[in-house]
Amino acid sequence: MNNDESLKLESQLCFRLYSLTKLMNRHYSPVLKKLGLTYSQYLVMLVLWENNNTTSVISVKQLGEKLDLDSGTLSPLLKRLEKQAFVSRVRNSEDERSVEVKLTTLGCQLKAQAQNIPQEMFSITGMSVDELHNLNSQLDSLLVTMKTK
Amino acid sequence: MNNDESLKLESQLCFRLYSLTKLMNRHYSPVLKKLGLTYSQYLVMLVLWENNNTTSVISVKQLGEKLDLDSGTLSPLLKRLEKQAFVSRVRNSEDERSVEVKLTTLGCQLKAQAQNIPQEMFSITGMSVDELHNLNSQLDSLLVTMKTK
DNA sequence: TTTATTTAAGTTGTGCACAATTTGATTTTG
DNA sequence: CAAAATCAAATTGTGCACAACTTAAATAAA
Repeated sequence: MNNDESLKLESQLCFRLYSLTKLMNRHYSPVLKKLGLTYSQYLVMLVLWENNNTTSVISVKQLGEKLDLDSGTLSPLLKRLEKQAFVSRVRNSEDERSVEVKLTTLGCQLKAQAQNIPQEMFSITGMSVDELHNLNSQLDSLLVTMKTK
Repeated sequence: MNNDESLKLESQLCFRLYSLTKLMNRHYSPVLKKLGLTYSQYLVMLVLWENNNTTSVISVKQLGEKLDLDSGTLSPLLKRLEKQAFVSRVRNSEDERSVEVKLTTLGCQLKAQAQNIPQEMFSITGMSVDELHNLNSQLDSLLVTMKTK
């Protein structure tokens, strides 16, 4: 492919990823809005729902590592989730630099309302389970490669 | 896959797309910064560079259709590109509702500096040309399906 | 031990992305 | 033709995502 050709929009993987991510978000938004969540807030809740109780804690730092987000993004986002009473934020008494996030009872309860979202979104892709797994693993290796370069 | 399983971060296609798009942006940002562009501004320039001259025009509306962006995103973005003298914006005299965008001489010249960006980004993916084409076409069909639902 | 370095959150500022609305122009149609 | 509907941009407001910086705490080094 020559330079002029590769400068075209249609040839670019990045533009596809960018467009798909926007499209995904548009499908998620109305569904998540019913729960009072944005997509990024939903990602935080997914992490917290993995230990679905009001005692497990995770630091902002750890949350950032899981989601690949920094405190500049997470701090205000977590405040919004706290304002809605889905999470609580408490400074760690052992290490005062760290802030621990955990689910509130309301935040726990919200999980039930989110149970069928993945299935709903999967159906929108029109893919088979095999195709999904195949695409997922391709994207995983791309993620690994691009993180280390 | 049960509901609890599918609510996990690792099982989700969307999270992979979201993460990859952020990662892409992080690779593009430093490279594009040298040209004075953000990724979204670069996309606009890619469209304009397809007719690389200072006479071809495209309306904000058409630009929005190509990039799947609305005027709420494009209007301020185009103003920034205009402030940097990469594009000019002129209201269409035939139809005063429409605004035509075109490259300035400076905007045309900028293309030369962008020539090797696609190659550079491709090398970061670590993929072969075949793998890239294959992934691109998978994402294309996903885009088609998701647009129509 | 006190100085230096590192670390975790938070803050500030910029630029999207998009919903909702406004403004003004063009079409439609009654 | 005039009123109604449609259309293209722009504006306003919200919430990321991230760079750059600040603050306060913990750890390491001199």
